[in-house]
Amino acid sequence: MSRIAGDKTNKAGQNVGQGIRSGSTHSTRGTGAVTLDDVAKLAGVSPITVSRALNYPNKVAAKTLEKINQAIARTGYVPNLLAGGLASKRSRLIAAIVPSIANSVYAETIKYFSEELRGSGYQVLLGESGFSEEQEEALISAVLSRRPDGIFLTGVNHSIACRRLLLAAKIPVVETWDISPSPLDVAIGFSHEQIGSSVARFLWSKGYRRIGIISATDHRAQVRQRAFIETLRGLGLSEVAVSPVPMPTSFKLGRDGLARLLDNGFAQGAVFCSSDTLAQGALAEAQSRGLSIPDQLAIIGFGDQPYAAHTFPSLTSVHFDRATIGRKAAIAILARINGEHVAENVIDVGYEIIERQSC
Amino acid sequence: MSRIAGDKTNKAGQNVGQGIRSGSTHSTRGTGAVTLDDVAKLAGVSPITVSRALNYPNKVAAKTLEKINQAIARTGYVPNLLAGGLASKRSRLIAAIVPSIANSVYAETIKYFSEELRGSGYQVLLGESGFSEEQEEALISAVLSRRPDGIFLTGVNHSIACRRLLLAAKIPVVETWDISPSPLDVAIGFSHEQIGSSVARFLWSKGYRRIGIISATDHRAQVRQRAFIETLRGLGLSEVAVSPVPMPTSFKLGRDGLARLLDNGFAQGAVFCSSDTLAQGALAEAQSRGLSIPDQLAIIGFGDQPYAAHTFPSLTSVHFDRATIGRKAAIAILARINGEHVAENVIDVGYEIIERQSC
DNA sequence: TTCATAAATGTTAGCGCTATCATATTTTCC
DNA sequence: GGAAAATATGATAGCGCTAACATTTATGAA
Repeated sequence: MSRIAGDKTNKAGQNVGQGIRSGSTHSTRGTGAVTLDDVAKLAGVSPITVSRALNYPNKVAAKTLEKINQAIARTGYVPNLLAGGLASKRSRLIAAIVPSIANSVYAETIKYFSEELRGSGYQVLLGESGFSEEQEEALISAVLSRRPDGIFLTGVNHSIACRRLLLAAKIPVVETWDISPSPLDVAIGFSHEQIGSSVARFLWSKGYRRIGIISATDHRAQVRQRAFIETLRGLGLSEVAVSPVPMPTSFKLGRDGLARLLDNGFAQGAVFCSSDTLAQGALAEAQSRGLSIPDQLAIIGFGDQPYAAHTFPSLTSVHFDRATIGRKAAIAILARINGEHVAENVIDVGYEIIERQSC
Repeated sequence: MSRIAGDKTNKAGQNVGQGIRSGSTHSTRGTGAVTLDDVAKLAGVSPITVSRALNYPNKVAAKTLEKINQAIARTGYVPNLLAGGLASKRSRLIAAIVPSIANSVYAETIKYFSEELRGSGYQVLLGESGFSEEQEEALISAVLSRRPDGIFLTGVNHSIACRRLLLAAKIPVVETWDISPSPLDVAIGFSHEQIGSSVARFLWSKGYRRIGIISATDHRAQVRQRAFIETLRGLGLSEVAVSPVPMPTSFKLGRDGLARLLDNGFAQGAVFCSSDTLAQGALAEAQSRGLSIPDQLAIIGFGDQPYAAHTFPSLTSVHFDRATIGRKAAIAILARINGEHVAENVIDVGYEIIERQSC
């Protein structure tokens, strides 16, 4: 049964009107939509006062504000941010580019990022780069034509042309999910090298001596893998079984990745998966083969997705705070937009290995 | 090791230049960025010709086009779509509103939707309504101020104020994920009532006589639940064990939902979960209790996520084509924008019960 | 060659808003 | 009460682009 809501008032508490338009249309080119001028006429003030009422309400006398709000309600006026943005050079748009929107870890970050920005009147224009520098470049180019007031990027590796475009745009840039000694502007993330190394030492300290890795081919996963293998080598383990999988990772790739490892003789060891999705797939593969976890096979994931704590057996994983990355990215961009000095331009949000049943 | 890409050319094959600007800045208000006028001067043509070169290249002589492209490359010109949109009344922006971007089923649909639109030069402005009609209304209002050329909505239930806003905006609207006898404009989806009913008959025909449902409180899941229960009643099963869970669904809620059912004495039956995420959680809970699936407990999900085929045991689920919904929604919007007549304004993409091991 | 037609380019005038500066009105304080 | 300061409002011009119409140039048929 469809719930039909009653006549509503919008967030400003104004009645949603019927689009009354005072006078006749002005010219041949207009759309016939209600404009700020129409509101001004109806309220008996000048257009600029209506503009101020909308953008800086505390600069307008209470009485005037009320008249204007009534006129807005009666006309059903919807501001035109294309015109506003053109005139003010502030689009109130922030671009965000992630490798994949269907991947919930990125989507989650963007969710918090958007939420934080919404309060300040900004909207987020989302783009998907598909883990490719070329696509990222095309996307940034396309997105810059909307004149965003800031831009959120994933990772710290961008083509030279990208960096040039961003520099020329003269807008705040936040790079996320990684840190770099020399960010374009601000970087918020964690060290993938440290994580690879930490996981290696963690497995070693738990007594595992047969160790494998199922890892995606994307840049950041590769950095973790390299540090992981290097650290194990340093600890005396020369051979690490590697099972590479393409992007984007999936449950199936996790199953296949582990199957390959096991079929090549890997046994009685621990496996580091470059995402929780892969780890979950590996878990399923192990179960389908009747392997007992963690006794016959230990698994550690990456990302600590909400479900990691609730799989059976529960999944040991590397946790990092996506909400914090999203929020801090928003705060940093807002600060930069408002011309505030941002003290730290590299924010390491850290990470943590969450030990559960699978390892 | 960071891979630093070499000097690139952008998609139009132009060298990305250094932002050369001919002459001095024009006025006190400009940003100093390269404008179409700068390009025109450098190319020795009028601004409108540059505009045409960008928007209707086949209306411009090949030689002129080349001169202009060179000028664009040398100046590093990035068009301003705020100005272009204002002048032409075409923002080349399509708004999309989904209940949750972190939910991969919606994200996937949007991915295909965006891909289809990108080819025609449109970008997607994504908003998250959080399963609330009020939020949807605020979001639509905010989004309309960007003057999108079309809008993608999830579901067919919208507040009266929403409908009024959309009507006043006079833009194509596509409602998705559901069908309705009276869509605002075009609806692309499937019948949730039919699905609830089909799943009920499916379980009945498989011989299950103890039947439960773990279902979210969102509108569409409720429609499925109602039809599910009604149909079973029609078949002679008066009692269906119901375990409601809040939105958004999660792995943990699936576990908890099943735990509640089992703790209340439900046994030796089949459970319909309103999402695959819930089903996966239920699977974990059953396994943690040592229940054999499907012998002691059968589970059927909804959504047929990519992993459903690969869990252990694999998950029976209701499949529907998210790619088709996304693509057809894009195609319908494009057709409407181009003023083409859209023959069917209600497109039922159907669904299918995919039988696997869990049921 | 000459006129009709098509193709290419240009001129003009906004799109709907806001920055900037100017002016009017109110408040403050001695 | 009156000058100075603060507050509120308005007039003007223009943000960077494109629609609409006008004009010029190329192409072809008679």
